[in-house]
Amino acid sequence: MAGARAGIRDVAEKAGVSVTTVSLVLNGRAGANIPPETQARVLAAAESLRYRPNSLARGLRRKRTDTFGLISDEIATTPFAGALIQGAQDAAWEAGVVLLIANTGHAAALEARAIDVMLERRVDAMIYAALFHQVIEPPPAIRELPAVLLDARAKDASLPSVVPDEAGGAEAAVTLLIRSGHRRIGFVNSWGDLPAAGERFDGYRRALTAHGIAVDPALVAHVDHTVPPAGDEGAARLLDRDDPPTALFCFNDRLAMGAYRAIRHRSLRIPDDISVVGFDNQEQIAAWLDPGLTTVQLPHYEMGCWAVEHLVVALQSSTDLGDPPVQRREPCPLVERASVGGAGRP
Amino acid sequence: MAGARAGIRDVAEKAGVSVTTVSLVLNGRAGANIPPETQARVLAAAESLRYRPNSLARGLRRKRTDTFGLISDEIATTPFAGALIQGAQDAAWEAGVVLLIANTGHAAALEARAIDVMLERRVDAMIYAALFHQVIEPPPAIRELPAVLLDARAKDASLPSVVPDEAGGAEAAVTLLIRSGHRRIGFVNSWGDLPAAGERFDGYRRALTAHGIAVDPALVAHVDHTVPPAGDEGAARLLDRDDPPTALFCFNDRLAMGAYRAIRHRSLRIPDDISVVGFDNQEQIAAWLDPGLTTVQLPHYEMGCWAVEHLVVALQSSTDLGDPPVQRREPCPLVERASVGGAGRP
DNA sequence: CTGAAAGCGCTTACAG
DNA sequence: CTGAAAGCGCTTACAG
Repeated sequence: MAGARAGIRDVAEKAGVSVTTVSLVLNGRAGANIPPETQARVLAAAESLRYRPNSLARGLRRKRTDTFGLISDEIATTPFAGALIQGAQDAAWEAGVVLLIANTGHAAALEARAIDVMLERRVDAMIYAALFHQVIEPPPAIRELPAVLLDARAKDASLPSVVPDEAGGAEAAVTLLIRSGHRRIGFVNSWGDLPAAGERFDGYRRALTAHGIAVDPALVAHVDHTVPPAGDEGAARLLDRDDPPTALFCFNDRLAMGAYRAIRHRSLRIPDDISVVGFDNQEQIAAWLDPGLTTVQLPHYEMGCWAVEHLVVALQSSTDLGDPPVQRREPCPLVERASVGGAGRP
Repeated sequence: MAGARAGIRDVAEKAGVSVTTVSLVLNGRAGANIPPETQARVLAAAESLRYRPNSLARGLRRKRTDTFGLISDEIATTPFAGALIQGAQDAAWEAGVVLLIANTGHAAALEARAIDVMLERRVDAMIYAALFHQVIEPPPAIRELPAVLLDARAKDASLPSVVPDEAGGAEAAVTLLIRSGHRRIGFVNSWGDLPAAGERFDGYRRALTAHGIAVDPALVAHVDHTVPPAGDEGAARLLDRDDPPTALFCFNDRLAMGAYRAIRHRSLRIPDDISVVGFDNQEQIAAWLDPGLTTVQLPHYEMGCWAVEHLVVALQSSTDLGDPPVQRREPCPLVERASVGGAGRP
């Protein structure tokens, strides 16, 4: 199929120079040493032979592959993986590096094999990604190379990491509600022991406190966010109080989807009678709800970029990734659509 | 960080044998030629030195890398990319091959560069993936290697390809509706010139015809499936007829989400008054709608598997990928949830 | 049964 | 300004 590929020797021959010269000009290290005409001849020869340098040989010699390994949870099961990988990919591309991706579902045995494969392939660095913000114990083998944690962080902060600024995002969401005139703001939160749940609550509290509003525990409902009726039920609990909230902040967009139903079911209108804000900005849901859901963006794309960029600079500065390892919080911007209005009921 | 890695020579030295022997036993090609004790010694030495063969050197020598390139559209923008990649990944893993993934958004220039990079890295084969079923003209450079098209096919069928069996999926969906007693089945279809739209309509017609039901053009609404109110409007058009359908088959799950709203808005209940079936099985939507949406699965995972498996056998049989290139249709299974009931209104 | 040696296709001191 | 040569770390005929 391929036919015999042209090698650097063929190019040298055709251009009438040594392979050294070819290598130099093709790698842009010719400088002023090699006359322009010679360089032109080399380029022309390479072009006409459709020469493609063998990156294996090059990597072997250079002892670097311009390849990063990316170990992640099962990407099929979450809509966020795409953005995360795309961000990493785009940044990698920009830097001339290629990504080797393995999806292990974080099964220890698979993971160990995946890391082995990556080490055998001599990746220059590793990225270890979770698919939702987690505090983890990364597999030790990962430390054989420069590594960063993505949407995850080590308990002891011993590895650089990037996670969403959950609290900041939540604070922005609730502040928007307050600015729109709401004072009684319900929070349908996850009952799970997740960084996201705890930190989003922190943001909720921070926003209220900053505006002199007391946190009313009766206004926060905890639900199992992994199961469909969660949003409906959480919202119902809040809406059916004697003094219901005029706005609902939901742990995520899927919960908001349930809240929409609960609200409609009570013949209330969004945003006239009640406002709602979600979290995640899950495009397929938030943009397709009616009215469009105002929500907070999870910065998967940006975190993906950051991870590879951090590694790239660490490698070229051959610094040891910064000491102490940077623990980055990526901002979560507000995405305004149509589900927030002025405080409805007096 | 890494320290000097052990090489094959170190292992040979430690085991007191030649590198030839080490290579042979580590690659399982020792056979009966090398006494078990020697083999054990080699294995032990490799283990204790944490020897990891350098796959660059190996690939260079062997002239194969056990790596496939996967060129795809922007994976961030679709929820299906994850499954597709995961399928390819899992099959690749199973076969001992690694995937190099590039997301080009199918921009010609980017794509050409991506293919170049993959050829330089000496991938053994290429997969070219679209993110919805398309008929395309693949970039010529892809043909330098064994290649298959994924969720896409060439006009002239000159490359192996795998796409969903859209018609079969639609037929199964509509047949379910008919078996449930429905005779007037509306179809909210896309008005786009997509293989999916045309073929799903074929399946719709096939199912009706097979059961002696005439296709009533008044029962199919064409909408712009890329914009939010599409589902609501398409469903409304059908529901507001004098003789409305008792069931709605929707081009996709997002449209079904709109149809749910239109139905609720008319105070009809699903599935008691009207049944609805979607297409895609977009987990985040279908499972979270109330009631859960019965829909048709798009087999992205399976298509991903098929693509790499096809390549793997083609490579090892060193056959030329089958002549003519196989054009596979991957089945689209029905996923039953709770949105289909018996024909409601007489 | 095992080893010495060539060679995969590059890059990089080093020499001139 | 340019080239001959060594070497990256493997695998694989080939010889014994």
